[in-house]
Amino acid sequence: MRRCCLILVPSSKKFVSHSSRRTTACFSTIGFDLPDWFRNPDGDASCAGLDDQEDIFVLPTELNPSDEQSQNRNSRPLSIRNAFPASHEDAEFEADVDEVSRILSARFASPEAIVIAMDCYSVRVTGHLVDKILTRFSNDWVAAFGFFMWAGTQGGYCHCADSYDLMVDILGKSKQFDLMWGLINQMVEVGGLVSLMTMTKVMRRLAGASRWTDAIDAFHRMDRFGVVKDTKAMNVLLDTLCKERSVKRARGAFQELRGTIPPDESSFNTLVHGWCKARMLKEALETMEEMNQHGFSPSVVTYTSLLEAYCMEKDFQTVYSLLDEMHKRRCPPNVITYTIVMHALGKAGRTREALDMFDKLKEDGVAPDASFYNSLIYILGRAGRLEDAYSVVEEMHKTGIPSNVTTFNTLISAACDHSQAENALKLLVKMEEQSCKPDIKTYTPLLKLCCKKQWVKTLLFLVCHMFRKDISPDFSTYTLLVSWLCRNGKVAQSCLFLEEMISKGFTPKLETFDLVMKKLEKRNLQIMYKKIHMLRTHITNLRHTNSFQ
DNA sequence: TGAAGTTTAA
Repeated sequence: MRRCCLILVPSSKKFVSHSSRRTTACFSTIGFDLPDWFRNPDGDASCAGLDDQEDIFVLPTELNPSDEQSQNRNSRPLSIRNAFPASHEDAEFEADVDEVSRILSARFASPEAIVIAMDCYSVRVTGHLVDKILTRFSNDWVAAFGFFMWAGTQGGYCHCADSYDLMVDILGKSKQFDLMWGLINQMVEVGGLVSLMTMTKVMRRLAGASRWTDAIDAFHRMDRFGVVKDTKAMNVLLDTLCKERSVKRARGAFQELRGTIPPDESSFNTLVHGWCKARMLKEALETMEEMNQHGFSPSVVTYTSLLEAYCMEKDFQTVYSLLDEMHKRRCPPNVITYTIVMHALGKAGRTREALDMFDKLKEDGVAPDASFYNSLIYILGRAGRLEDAYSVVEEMHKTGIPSNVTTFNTLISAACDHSQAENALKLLVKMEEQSCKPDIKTYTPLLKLCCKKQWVKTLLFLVCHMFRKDISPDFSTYTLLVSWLCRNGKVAQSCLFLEEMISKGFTPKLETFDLVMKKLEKRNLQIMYKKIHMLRTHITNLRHTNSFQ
């Protein structure tokens, strides 16, 4: 097979020979630690020797836009400049961000160690800098909290309520609940910084960690921090419990609270939605009845939740009759209702009926929005009708609805599913051109495709691209990287991602450990095997301890 | 994310 370079610069061969150095530079300017094999993929015997034959940084010929076979000859060639536009906003600010990132990337044992280390540097602390660093290190609570504490001691600067809320959320996400409560107390001491926004994060993170009782307790204690326990606050609690897999606890809390806090339409709709998502239709209908008794008739929100439940059951007959009922009751379906029904029909393989919903929406005089179009694009992509999907994007633009990150993600995912890597990468570049910030879901299908095609260096290039955009892999992306690299004969890289995953506070599945260890054993890589085995034991012990807490 | 909807790894 003829091959050419992924990043199409005038002299592709030159780029191939310098690719690793260039990519390394991307990392070093923002201060991330690069594994040794990445700095020097061909020269380091200790790592390179572990892997199969080194691939070169190339993709198959179909990816060359200058090629005769190229699908879109009018598009601009992909280039390193397009992929990494330099920011000229504020050089000093960027330099400070890079400096702090570089310091924080060294693995510190505790936030206190970071406070000590940071004191050797002169960085001008501003709210903007704090937010940027906290966002970048949102999956690394030690780094984020160490920096946050240090920044708080800098003269002429005080954390604002939003920065506190961001830090509370990071600690909650990492299950550092004692530290999180400590910070809440500090917010109270500083003076009235705790808001319903703060408590919302607290309740959601507690419930997300299956600490539902603690979430309910947090609600009860809210007024001690100066936050009023009103209907809005109660609705947050109910919604949190419903969304975090405990609609029964939500009902319990509602029954307990409704004597003192008057429920509104949202309170009931939240519960109805909770039951519907849990596929407990009987309870949903009972709550609707109760809602009626309180003088609230079902709204389009209530009906839409119910419709979604019937969609999940694939009971489209009931779905159609409910849509009729909505019209008759002068509570007509809106764009959200139509999105749900169309999406469910499309997913069930009933593409024709799904597309009919687009006509129904138009007949009703309902204006489609970005989410509706995105869903339509998804259905067309799934049905292999990519050209039609691109036409929908054009229609969106004509209607004045700009594509958003989900539009791009859906298109990229569809292109990857149909092995159209060139189009997928072009879409990534187009996102940058349109200042549409990618997220983790942008990269996942691309990474998956790279793994499938064994384009390991392209994959690492994309990982680098992600870091520059402040997008760090989540649990599932790490799992994907570790297992795919391992299966594709890149066991050394796989181990490095596994270690990094653990250092970021993620707990890999035991199957992930076993997969890596099996490969290491097969290759007789004893030192690395022992290291991973130790990590596995450590994780198993931690799980054991936690299960008794 | 957060009273209802859109992308996603086996």
